[in-house]
Amino acid sequence: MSTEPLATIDTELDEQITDLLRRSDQRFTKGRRALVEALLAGGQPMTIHQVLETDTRLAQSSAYRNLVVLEAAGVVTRIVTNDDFARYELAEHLTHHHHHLICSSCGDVTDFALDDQAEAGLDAALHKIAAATGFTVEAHRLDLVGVCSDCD
Amino acid sequence: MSTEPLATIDTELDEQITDLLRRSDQRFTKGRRALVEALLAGGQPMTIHQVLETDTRLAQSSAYRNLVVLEAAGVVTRIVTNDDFARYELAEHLTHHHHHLICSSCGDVTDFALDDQAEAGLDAALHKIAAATGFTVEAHRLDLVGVCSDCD
DNA sequence: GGCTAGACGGAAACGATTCTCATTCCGATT
DNA sequence: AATCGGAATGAGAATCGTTTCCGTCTAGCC
Repeated sequence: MSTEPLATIDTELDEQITDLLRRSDQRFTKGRRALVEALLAGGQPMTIHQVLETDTRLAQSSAYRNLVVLEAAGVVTRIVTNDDFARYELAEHLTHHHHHLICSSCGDVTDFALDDQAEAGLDAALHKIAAATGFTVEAHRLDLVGVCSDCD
Repeated sequence: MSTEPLATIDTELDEQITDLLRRSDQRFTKGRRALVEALLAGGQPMTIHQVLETDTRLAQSSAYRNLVVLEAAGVVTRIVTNDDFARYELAEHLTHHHHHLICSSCGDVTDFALDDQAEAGLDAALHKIAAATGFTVEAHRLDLVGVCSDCD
């Protein structure tokens, strides 16, 4: 497998991922590396189909399985929208905290970030809620649903 | 069908729904009324299975079909989480703007609202983003993912 | 009463995801 | 470098929530 990587995983990222996987007793194999490279090259949340198209050497069953492994290890995040396909992207702590623009017409997902002030305000409000409800917060998800400029 | 409604749809709500449906050339039939009653009685987002259990007179195929109709008409909203079941609840404009606490352990979804100030701040920030990206915003979705007090 | 378009319900079809299992790969050990 | 053990892989089959089909029934209308 693997001849021409679509995107290069630099040493630091490589070590982070290897480490994350090791914590779940998993190895950073070639197939998993190819998945991460595809996601890195994609630059935005991708469906399994998109990933498989990007790198035809990947077997569908392995892609599904390994994305589950990578998600469990905290390397990638699974995003569910309203269309029928799950999407994956690199986890936030390997990139940066962000949110999603979801196109209700074509299903495409792109990333965006709030400015620091808005994010801080949001965070404070959410902590209040969490405290009031006895809910242990792991993450917050903020999506904008609308129509992207392509579909408009 | 329909003998003992689980929850009563007051006149105002009834008219609103009838009107929404009429705009998509659909009628507010007994089966659809039963669905809305079940959702109303549930008081929180429900899976199809929960809806069907609530009212055993409902046929599965009709429930799925009618929920699609009701969603297209803007009467209900479909919520997709990370577990395997889609959930439905009454649309925001028939209730009030709110967000979701999603339990990553049991999949349960409950509603919460931000205080007005936080919501306004969020809204302002999102409008900025939308303007900058050429994205036409239809709605925003804010979910808190974590562990509910039952699962803790 | 009949007529017609739409709604209904049971069952079959669909499709994204998961499972199975035989095979291959990887790393450690002699 | 040969071997062994356990994990990873890939092709296809199985799963299961959801959707669609299709014959039947209803509601509304003349």
